[in-house]
Amino acid sequence: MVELVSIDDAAALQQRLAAFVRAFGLHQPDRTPCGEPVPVSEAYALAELSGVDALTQSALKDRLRLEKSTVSRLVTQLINRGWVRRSKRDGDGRLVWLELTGAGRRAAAELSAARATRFGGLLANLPPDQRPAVLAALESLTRAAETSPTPAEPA
Amino acid sequence: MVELVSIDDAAALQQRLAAFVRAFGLHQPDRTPCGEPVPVSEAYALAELSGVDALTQSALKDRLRLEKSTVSRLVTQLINRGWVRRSKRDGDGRLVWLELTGAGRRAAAELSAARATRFGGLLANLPPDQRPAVLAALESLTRAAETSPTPAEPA
DNA sequence: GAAGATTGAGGCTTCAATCTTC
DNA sequence: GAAGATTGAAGCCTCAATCTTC
Repeated sequence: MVELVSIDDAAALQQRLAAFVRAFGLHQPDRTPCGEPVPVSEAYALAELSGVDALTQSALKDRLRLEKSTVSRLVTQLINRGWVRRSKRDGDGRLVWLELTGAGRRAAAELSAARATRFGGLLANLPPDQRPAVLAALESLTRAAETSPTPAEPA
Repeated sequence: MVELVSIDDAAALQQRLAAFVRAFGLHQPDRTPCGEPVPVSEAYALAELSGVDALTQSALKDRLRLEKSTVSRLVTQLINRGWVRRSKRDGDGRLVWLELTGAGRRAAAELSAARATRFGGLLANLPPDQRPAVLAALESLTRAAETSPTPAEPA
């Protein structure tokens, strides 16, 4: 019986992934890797909201892959910053609808610019001929991660 | 004036990176993506300690890229689990030396196996011809991240 | 009863202040 | 005074329990 994937390859993947996460500062969620004084998830939420007209809080939770309780508090923060509006609409009365305010749209644009700078700097340090491969690799990894979910509950 | 890297590429990198982080569950540090009931950093610390004879707490902090206060509490946890021993040695009396216990070595081996399974599953879902590219891409990204550090302190 | 949302408790991380040792 | 380590306060995230609406 031959292994499809060698142990060494798996270890190498794990090692490189851990190294990148730490090197890029992804293990500290309360600061954007871009240096902006905004938590990662808040910036991500703004990006999601700026792409659409409005979103249900539940829909935002799915996009961010966070717990509904986390999203609830996250949205409260965004409202306190004046970036998001919460509202009810006709129809299902359980749903909470979210919209960017004018200030929210401006903040989203600024964060987007900061992101572009940060990630542009990252890309600039990459050999140009490797850039498409890096993008493709990340996409493949995401698809692979979605296909093979967390292993299982312990018996 | 021509941009070396297009805004779109930067945005694409950002988007793919965020997608992968969320899809793989890297935004929740208190559970290993492998499903083991061990925080990510504890597993990482065990892996680092199993590779050497002994390590200073400060050296471990550098390898994990965590704050010294975090490492202090992290090590206390590992000691409570019976996996690590803290000790003083002749010479610099400020240094705290860390060593794996027998149980710690066994735990490290088990976690390593679980990691191999998890990441092997990830790799198995990747087109075989893409696997070397993915590994190389992660390595390039890490080097790039280390070369272009966080943008700056705000004025 | 189920789904959406909120509130409370606990864990991981950072920053700041303090203590010890060089 | 500086470097290593610990302790205290605050933020982000999950899990569990609760409330509202379907």
